[in-house]
Amino acid sequence: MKKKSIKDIAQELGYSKTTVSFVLNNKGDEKNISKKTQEKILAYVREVNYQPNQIAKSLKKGKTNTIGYLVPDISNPFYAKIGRLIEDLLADKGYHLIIGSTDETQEKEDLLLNMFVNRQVDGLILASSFENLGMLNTLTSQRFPMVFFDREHPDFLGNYILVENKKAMKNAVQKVIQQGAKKIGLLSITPNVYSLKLRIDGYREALSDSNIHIEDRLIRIVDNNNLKESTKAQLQYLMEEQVDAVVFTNNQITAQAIWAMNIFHKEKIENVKFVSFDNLDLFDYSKPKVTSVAQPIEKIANYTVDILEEVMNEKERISKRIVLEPKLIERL
Amino acid sequence: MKKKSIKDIAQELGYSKTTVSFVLNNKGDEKNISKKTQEKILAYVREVNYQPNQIAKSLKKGKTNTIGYLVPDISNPFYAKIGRLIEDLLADKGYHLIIGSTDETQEKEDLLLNMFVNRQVDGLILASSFENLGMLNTLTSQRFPMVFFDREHPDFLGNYILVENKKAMKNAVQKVIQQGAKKIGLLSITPNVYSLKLRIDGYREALSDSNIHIEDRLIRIVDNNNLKESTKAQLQYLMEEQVDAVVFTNNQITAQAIWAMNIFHKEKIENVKFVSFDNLDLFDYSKPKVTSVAQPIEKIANYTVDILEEVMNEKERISKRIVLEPKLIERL
DNA sequence: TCGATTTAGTAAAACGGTTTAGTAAAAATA
DNA sequence: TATTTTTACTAAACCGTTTTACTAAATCGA
Repeated sequence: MKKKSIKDIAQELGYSKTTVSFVLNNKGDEKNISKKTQEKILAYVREVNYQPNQIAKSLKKGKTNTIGYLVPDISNPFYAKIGRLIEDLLADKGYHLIIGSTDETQEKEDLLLNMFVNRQVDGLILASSFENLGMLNTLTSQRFPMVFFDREHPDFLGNYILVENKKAMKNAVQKVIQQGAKKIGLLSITPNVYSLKLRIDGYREALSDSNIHIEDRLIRIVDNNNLKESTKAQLQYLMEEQVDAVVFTNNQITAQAIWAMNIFHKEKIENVKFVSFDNLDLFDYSKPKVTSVAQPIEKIANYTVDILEEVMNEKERISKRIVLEPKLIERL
Repeated sequence: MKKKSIKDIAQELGYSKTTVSFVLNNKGDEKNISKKTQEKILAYVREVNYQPNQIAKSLKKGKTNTIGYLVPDISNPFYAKIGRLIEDLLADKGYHLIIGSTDETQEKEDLLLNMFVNRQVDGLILASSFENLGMLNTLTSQRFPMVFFDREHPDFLGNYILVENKKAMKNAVQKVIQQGAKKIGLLSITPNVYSLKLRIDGYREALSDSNIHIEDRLIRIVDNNNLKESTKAQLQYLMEEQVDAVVFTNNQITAQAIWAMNIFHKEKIENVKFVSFDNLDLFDYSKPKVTSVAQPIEKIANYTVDILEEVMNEKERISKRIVLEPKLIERL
């Protein structure tokens, strides 16, 4: 039994497609369809459980009620949680989420971006790697509704929901310095991402403000494609260097490092302090102690959706930049 | 500047829509379009960066290349990880994922199911709560391509990718019994979900096989809407009951309970053993020790996608049931 | 009672592609 | 040279909606 279309309904009831469509869209009164007819159509529609084809609707209306959610990795708890919040907020407004993970590569990002646009998503929410601005500039010039979060690029003007990366990181690192840390290492994934670079800058500023010499060899980059092994190896290096604190630019590395510390460097676990960007519940009790910068994910989700809605409704171009205050959670 | 359509391209080049469409779909040779024309069209298309409207394509072809991914909560690491794996596998085949979180409620599930179907997804991957089979039965009778994972229902015949819930849980619980645990509590979210019930059954069987009296008051249900507080409260109860082991039916509760133990019951932490369904990295080092049943998520993702593809291609109805062996990770 | 208005609907175009069923001209064959 | 085949292309229908522009009949107002 094939799915019924408006045409079928109309034929079976002896009305025109137009009439049926009007009734289904609650325009019956406005369009002078008699009460009797309206009821007849609605009853029948209910009886046969007619379901409108959204694709056809989208084609005609030029609106899909779909939003693209493009992040480095949807299974990263940070992006997963924000994704979930956004999903719920958008669902209330009748939108749904189509997802894409970029693995921080421009290739995948461009591929997905193209895919989203071809699928006529009504808007995009992105944590872009900003490796190459080409595609994003094109979309901007077409006034494609986009809101960026978590990541930024100094040469790209768009709608941003961010936190004060540099300042927050600096603050956090200063705390462990105040506690006596002198030799402080840092682990980060690709520093080509500007927001991560800012976090590293925050670390640098904290050290130099306290007259601690910055040793570049203590700034280690882990391989994003092999996070577990690579974090283990780089942490090993820092442990051999006898650092008394390690700073991490995101929560995934921190979680991996906590794991590695507990498995391979148990003896040093009380003598090392961690500093993490992004919080995780487990930091509340895990060793080493982790001082973390907690991003306000509910607020991020709320603002992102709000601004996206604004952008989709406005005809003029707007570029808002909202910088939220992250919360410093000291565990010393 | 509005987006160009095939019609525009055709007009600007002096060909018909048909010709342009043939060339764009690599049917130029087959359809006897001259090399010269093909090159001209392709060059122009590249020049103006023409992007086909997938919605129009989908409408005509009756295929959207979109798969719905319906789970209790996309931000649950288990579903997020499997989602990511599935995303990648499907991307290779030209499909993309649209997501929905049900919060284990039938209302949301039905709403999302309807939404997915109206949006003409080509198939569905679901961890259903199976509270009510109505909608699922309807879809089955329409031969809508669906693959179920993680959750099952005894009265529903469909394609399943599962693990041996009862047996695996029984096994795991037996390990802690062998280690001397005598009073064993259990924490679960809604036991209306059959797969969770099976896990609880496994716990029951392990106890009765070892002649341990099953005390129903030691089986506590936590409120899914308030996981953190509820887990804390129920754990508190079990601690007051002086249990020497606690069994959890999924990883989210286990993680919350570890948190609560570390914050509120530190003194008992060495004297209690945990048993968790689903593994987490942090179980490798966290206290209390956690013996866990690790689901083979790569295999689950692979099979799910494989079977879904089969179902989408076959015309006859197939109902496969694949039961995978989970890995028991003993940490005693 | 006659023209104007309202009521209750409909036909057809449009959205942007794909596909079927063609056609006219050129080339090949007899 | 006449017929057939091949080449190169196109008109129009179609997918399932929405929407514009229309009409015929009924009702209203003076």
